[in-house]
Amino acid sequence: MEQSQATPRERFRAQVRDEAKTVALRQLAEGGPEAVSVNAIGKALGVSGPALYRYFAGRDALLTELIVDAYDDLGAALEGAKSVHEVVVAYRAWALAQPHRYRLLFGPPLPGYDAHDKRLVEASQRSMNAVLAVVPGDAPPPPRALSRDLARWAKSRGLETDPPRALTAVAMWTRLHGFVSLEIGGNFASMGLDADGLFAAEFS
Amino acid sequence: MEQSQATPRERFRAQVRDEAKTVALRQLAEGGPEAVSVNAIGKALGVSGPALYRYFAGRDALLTELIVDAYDDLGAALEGAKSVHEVVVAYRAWALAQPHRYRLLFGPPLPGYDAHDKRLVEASQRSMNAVLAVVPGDAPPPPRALSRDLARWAKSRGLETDPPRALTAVAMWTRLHGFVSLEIGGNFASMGLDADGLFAAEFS
DNA sequence: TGTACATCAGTGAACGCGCGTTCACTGATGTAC
DNA sequence: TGTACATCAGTGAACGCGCGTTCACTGATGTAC
Repeated sequence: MEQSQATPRERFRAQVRDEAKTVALRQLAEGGPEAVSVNAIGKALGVSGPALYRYFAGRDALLTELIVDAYDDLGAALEGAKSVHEVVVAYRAWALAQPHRYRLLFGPPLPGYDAHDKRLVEASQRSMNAVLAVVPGDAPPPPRALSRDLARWAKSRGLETDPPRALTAVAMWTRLHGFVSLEIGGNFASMGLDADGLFAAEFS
Repeated sequence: MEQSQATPRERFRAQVRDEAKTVALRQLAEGGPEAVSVNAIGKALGVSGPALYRYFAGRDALLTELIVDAYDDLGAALEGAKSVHEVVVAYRAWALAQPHRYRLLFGPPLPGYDAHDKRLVEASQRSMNAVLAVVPGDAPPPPRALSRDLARWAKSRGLETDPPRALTAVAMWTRLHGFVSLEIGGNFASMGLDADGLFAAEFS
């Protein structure tokens, strides 16, 4: 913690930034990504809209921070898991607890938002690593071309894994994302199906 | 075809409606659901914005038509399939060919759009029936509570199926949706993975 | 400790843009006798 | 076939709203001597 070295002004700035992000998350939860509005945040903080330009370069920068935070948060939630079952449960729990943030990460691209920030790639690694850490490595080796791509992918991210394990992790993630995004969308509920029961049946 | 009975005026109306929907689909493809704009459609058709209120009750009605059309189209694309493999391939192909329409069906809710039209439920049945038609029925029976819900669901939709088969269909759909939505989102591409190879490995 | 100065948070007006929807109205097309 | 009328597509102005961002400026806070 170098917070003790922060000047009062710096601490004040950090606090206002945090408050702005909190309001932005509320807007996100209530109206989706399009509802995140600089002017509205200002109003919620009792401040004019343009005032926030002292704290964020613009709306895009704010959104980037929300995304990076969400990746970090998800990564942290998964890192404790010691088995496939634990990681799968933790992933679902995180997504259900904050569906709007989950959508920010894995939903459709935000209209008008340019997702070309390096920090996004870095932040997204953490959760994938958590999945890789628990996945079994006893799957049959994938076809040659796919193995090559998987090895290349792992290497470029500094991961120590082999193609079978990587493929298993990707497949796991695919299934998880399918289930979670349908559950978040209310698709199971509209079929009268109990999502807990379904989850248990599909991810035993 | 009762089109021969249509008056010139009726045919004209139908044509303008079609043109408006075509423009709306283009907006959807280029800017997402939020970009579908009554005024902009009018401009594209060389007509004032309010003129379209002769053809649609409002923006919501237009969106409802787009969704119902998309459900129908997906259903039609799946109905020809004679095996699990065929239905899986057809599903992915449809989604990849028109990702914007796929998102309209299974993506996050449209901000401000009220999805309480009965036609939506009806239209969504068709594609699920196509999956049910090809799925094997040799899975072990699901737990009691889940079986009850699945049976209830099938019955409420007038489907003739048993719980194991229904669960297999839902699980299949879950995996498919997971894969397809990640592929559409560019998540595999950003990992340097070939989606065709992955698909073959996961849905052999 | 007091004073001169620099830093910086915040303001309010403005720009240019877009949206869905309503309303009174014009003018063309179709219908009935 | 001609005329009177009803139907209906489309217009343009208006309402009220929101957005991101820029700009010149005020006034308070912190800093250096």
